[in-house]
Amino acid sequence: MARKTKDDAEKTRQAVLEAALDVFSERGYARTTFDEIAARAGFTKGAIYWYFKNKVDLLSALIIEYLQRKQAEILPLLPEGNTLDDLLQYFVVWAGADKEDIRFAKFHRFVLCQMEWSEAIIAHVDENLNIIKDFHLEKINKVLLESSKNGILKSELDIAEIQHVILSIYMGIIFSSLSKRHEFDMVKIVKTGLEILFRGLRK
Amino acid sequence: MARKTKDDAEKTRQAVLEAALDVFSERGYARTTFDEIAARAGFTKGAIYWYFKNKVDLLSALIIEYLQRKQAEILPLLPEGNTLDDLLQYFVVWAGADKEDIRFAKFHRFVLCQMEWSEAIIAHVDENLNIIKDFHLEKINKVLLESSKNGILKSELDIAEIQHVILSIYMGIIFSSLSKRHEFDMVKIVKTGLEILFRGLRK
DNA sequence: ATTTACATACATTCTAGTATGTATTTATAT
DNA sequence: ATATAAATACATACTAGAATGTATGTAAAT
Repeated sequence: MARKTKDDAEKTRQAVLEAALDVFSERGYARTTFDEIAARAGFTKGAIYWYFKNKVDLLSALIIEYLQRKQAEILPLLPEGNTLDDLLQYFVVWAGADKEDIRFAKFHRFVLCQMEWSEAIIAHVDENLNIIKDFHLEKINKVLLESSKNGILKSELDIAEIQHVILSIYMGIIFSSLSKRHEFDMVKIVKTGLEILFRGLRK
Repeated sequence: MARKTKDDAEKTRQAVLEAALDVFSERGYARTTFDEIAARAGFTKGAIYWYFKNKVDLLSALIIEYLQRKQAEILPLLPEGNTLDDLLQYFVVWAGADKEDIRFAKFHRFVLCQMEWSEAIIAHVDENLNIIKDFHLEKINKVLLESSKNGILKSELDIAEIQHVILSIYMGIIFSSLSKRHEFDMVKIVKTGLEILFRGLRK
């Protein structure tokens, strides 16, 4: 009907984002309409266009919101050291985010399995999407370099290759689990998988 | 214009499927129109509706076509034994399919990254989609059981868990590579990754 | 003569985006 | 303190375009 206070307005924006995630993950991004999102949030289309320029802008905001929020939340839980054990713990914490935070898992699943990454969308969202992936790669590299320096790793290993292997095994487990075709405990499997892999890395 | 012979008709069907894959992977499934596919194939929309009931039916046919064709093509190349080395070779061969067959890689990338797996689509396509995944899982299980029987594996391992780890590492590498964010040689990485993992599995 | 393999034209639905209306806050001036 | 102006936070109504699916037409093959 009418205008609200600034606090209420921010609540509206959040309500739209949450409703968007719900409808997106039920219908997929492309088939979702603004009318549906608005109805779910308890508003009309006009409210969405007040906060977001268009559909891609809404999607972009959703991605930034969830990724940055989760990263800030998880940061203090991550181990600071750079041993292989620290790296294991690092990914166990991240996997825990998907296991314990249902909303984040929903978001993650949506981004991985229920979106069409067309060139157009990538162009709009790309810069914000690699936030966490680059973050992972940096950690992996630090750990591999330090471990290599300390003579812990088998000598014939190519660090550039191992880097892809480690990130891929983590991403693969998350992807497999979220795609829901074969459900299992991702934290457990991440732990088991990396333990075995790291055993093979050590001298 | 007019009718063709049966051979020509089958060529038309194939041309539509190939054009569909091209446009799907450029625009994404949802944004692709029948007019675009038809134009790309050198026909009009009427031709597509002659062979396929609707969009989902076309998608379904595309998936079945590519999965079954590739499976039949790869089957004779797969190792028959059930040792860990055989399993390594098994996934190297499969990874090679994506590396060497550009069309199949395009298809695989489309299915993994450029489709919205909404409930509606899953319902239509699901039965045909797990063909290869179940095939992988069967092979993994055979190998793990035989290796376990022969006392090759470390005793504390849970085979049900390892199964997910192995499939996930393979899928993760393929997914990471096809998503094109960090390009690398998937065959090499699959080989390296599984070698290290299997080293950690053995006594 | 009939079916096949399409082309063409059309109708209908759906939806993004826009334009406008309006009640309430907030800012400003008195 | 009050009146007024302006900006805010939406709702409502509408438009324009696109895309699916259908209905019909038609030339060649069988």
